Amino acid sequence: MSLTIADIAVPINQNKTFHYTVPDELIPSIAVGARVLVPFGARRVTGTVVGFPGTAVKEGLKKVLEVLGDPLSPDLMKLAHWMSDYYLHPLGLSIETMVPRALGTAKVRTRRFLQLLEGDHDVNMIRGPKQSELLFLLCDRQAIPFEDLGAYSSATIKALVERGMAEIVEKAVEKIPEQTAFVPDQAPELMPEQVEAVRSISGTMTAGSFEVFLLHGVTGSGKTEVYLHCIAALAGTGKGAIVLVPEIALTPQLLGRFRKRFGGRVAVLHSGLTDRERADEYRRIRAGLVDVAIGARSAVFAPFPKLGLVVVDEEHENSYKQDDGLRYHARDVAVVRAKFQGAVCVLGSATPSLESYYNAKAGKYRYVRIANRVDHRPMPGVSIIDVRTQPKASVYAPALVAAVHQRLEKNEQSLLLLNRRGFSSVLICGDCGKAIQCPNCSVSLTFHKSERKLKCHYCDFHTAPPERCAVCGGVNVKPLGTGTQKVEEEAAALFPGARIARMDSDSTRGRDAHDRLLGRVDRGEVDILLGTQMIAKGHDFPAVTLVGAVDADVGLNLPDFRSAEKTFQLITQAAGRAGRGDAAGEVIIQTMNPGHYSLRHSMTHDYDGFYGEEIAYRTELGYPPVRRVVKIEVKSGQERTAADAAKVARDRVRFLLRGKETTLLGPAPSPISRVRGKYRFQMLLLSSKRETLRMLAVEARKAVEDTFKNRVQVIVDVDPVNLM
DNA sequence: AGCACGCCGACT
DNA sequence: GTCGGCGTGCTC
Repeated sequence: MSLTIADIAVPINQNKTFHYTVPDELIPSIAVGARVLVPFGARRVTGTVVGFPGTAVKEGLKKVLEVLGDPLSPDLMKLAHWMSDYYLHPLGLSIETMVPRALGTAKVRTRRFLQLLEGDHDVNMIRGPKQSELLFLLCDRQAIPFEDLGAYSSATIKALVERGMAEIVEKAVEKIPEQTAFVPDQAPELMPEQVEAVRSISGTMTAGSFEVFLLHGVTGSGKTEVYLHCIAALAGTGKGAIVLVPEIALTPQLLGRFRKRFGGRVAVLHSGLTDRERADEYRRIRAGLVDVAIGARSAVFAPFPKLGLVVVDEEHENSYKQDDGLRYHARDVAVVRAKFQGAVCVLGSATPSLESYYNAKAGKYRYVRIANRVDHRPMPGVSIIDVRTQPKASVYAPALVAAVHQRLEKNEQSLLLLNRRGFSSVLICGDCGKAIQCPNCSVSLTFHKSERKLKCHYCDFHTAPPERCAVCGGVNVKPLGTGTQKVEEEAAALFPGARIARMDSDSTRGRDAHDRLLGRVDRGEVDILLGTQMIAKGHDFPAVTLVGAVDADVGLNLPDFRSAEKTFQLITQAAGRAGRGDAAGEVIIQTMNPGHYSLRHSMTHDYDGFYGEEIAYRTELGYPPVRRVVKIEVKSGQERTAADAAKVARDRVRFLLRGKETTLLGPAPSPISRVRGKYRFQMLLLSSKRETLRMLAVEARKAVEDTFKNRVQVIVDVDPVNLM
């Protein structure tokens, strides 16, 4: 194959690649997957070589300027192509999301060699003793790096090259992995169910074949220990493991366990790393200096030369879905990556996503259940309080208040779960009743009392509380509803003397604040922990024996077909926080929908019961996982333009839809119709055929782009998670 | 995605 | 008369 013309993907929003000539001196270091610096229009960009086409599209190609370091392996190139194709995102931009930003700058390090050419070399052709000495040396060593040629003058070297006996080549320098000795932590004894899980997973790993396991283990069943054992089973194979976690900031305990077990051969890819550090970790992994990489979403691209295992912990978490640019779902990419590299993928959860459980039932994934908690601790008792029958004066029902008092007396901890933004404080006008809105986004602003500021949760708009209502000019602007701060004040009044801490994204900005707070809870310096759903995730609270969900309904009323699933997961996960220590746990759920199946089944810890009802509903409406979805969103600064563009997309889809087993929902203004000053319209396409959805999305996007050029943005979201 | 080119408004 | 607004098109 001729390497003189390279086909290169560049990071532009277009589905095409570009041809460049490769100068002779770069040929030794270029290959498919190489990162290269190329002139592009008036600027220079970093591109990636995708092939060597042999013949050029046109005359007068520009030249590749440099070959940079850190090429993508064939496996990762295959993954890039797959993602670009599946998520309908340009290849160059897809590659860009796979690779740390700071990587682009490093030049490939090369050494020059003098290499012996094939053929019979007539010693009589040689002039001086120096030349024949060098020729003998070359015959012996085949290739000699230039730094070892100090004893020979450039004239001597040149003479051999001119006689066709040797040539000068450049070769990339490969790092040599260094081994470090490390004494691992003693692994604890496993329960029979864990042993069985490890046995079937590592058995498949040893066979070296691709397989996906759904590890369905109740909270407290020791899934992490299963992961650790499986990773340990890779030792000596030279294969790496990737562990994906939903939010790295929430899992310091998990990281600690991995570090203790695998020492310095663990790479942790967290959001606090600088670009440079991230690039360094990337290179360590690529060089084979790392056995395990732990991180959020993007760690699924960790460049292990050989991959044995990909773990997706809490696989049901929505944070695995990237919500801009390349809108990939890290769980799904993990499965595909494992498939491409002949690895095993383990999806772990106490509350599997409908998608994964559906796949397990269909036989696509192997299902492994851990039904018992470590040491056979009982599941907490769960009770539901119908808040409609309770006194309205307080957000806490008397039974919940009594339960908290009991914990205070016994010196045990309580965890009160407040549901996110539905609970936020809003300022309303006492005269016209309108909430104060964000000027850029169609949502109410939230009032943060401690800072005396109104903030938007969708853009970074913030302002002082206005004196007057913008709608009617009324001066009677006042808070409505129950923010976490207000709930905290009420708790302080109800439980005088109790040590109350609040944890939400505002009060615990940054890793340090978060860790400090969790530390205080662990040391028993907190009696009542109040917080949004982030407290339900990841962290173990051994002394917590009561979990109260103050308003379990909020999630149920969202315009999202997954709202019941999300509620079930949240309540079940929160319940799992209770009673992990020696004391038995109790869960109290306050709701206005006590009969709702997502609450009923979380009360009895009955995943299958929930799944049965939920899948029936999804089947009836043709929602995922029964069919697939693509969301098409159009955005414009002018409302009319956005609406018109949505109609163009709709008409194109309708025209192509005929005879297809496909449903079009919308277009309609997005549930949050304006964000950052852009009006948004969206439509959903549902079909059991991915190819149909793909064709419709591509055509609709093209129709809008042809009509509106750059005045309208079209966003295609394959397998959308966030429908807001 | 950038960046240049090109055709219409408010200024030294 | 220019400086610069951003709509349009192109980049091997």
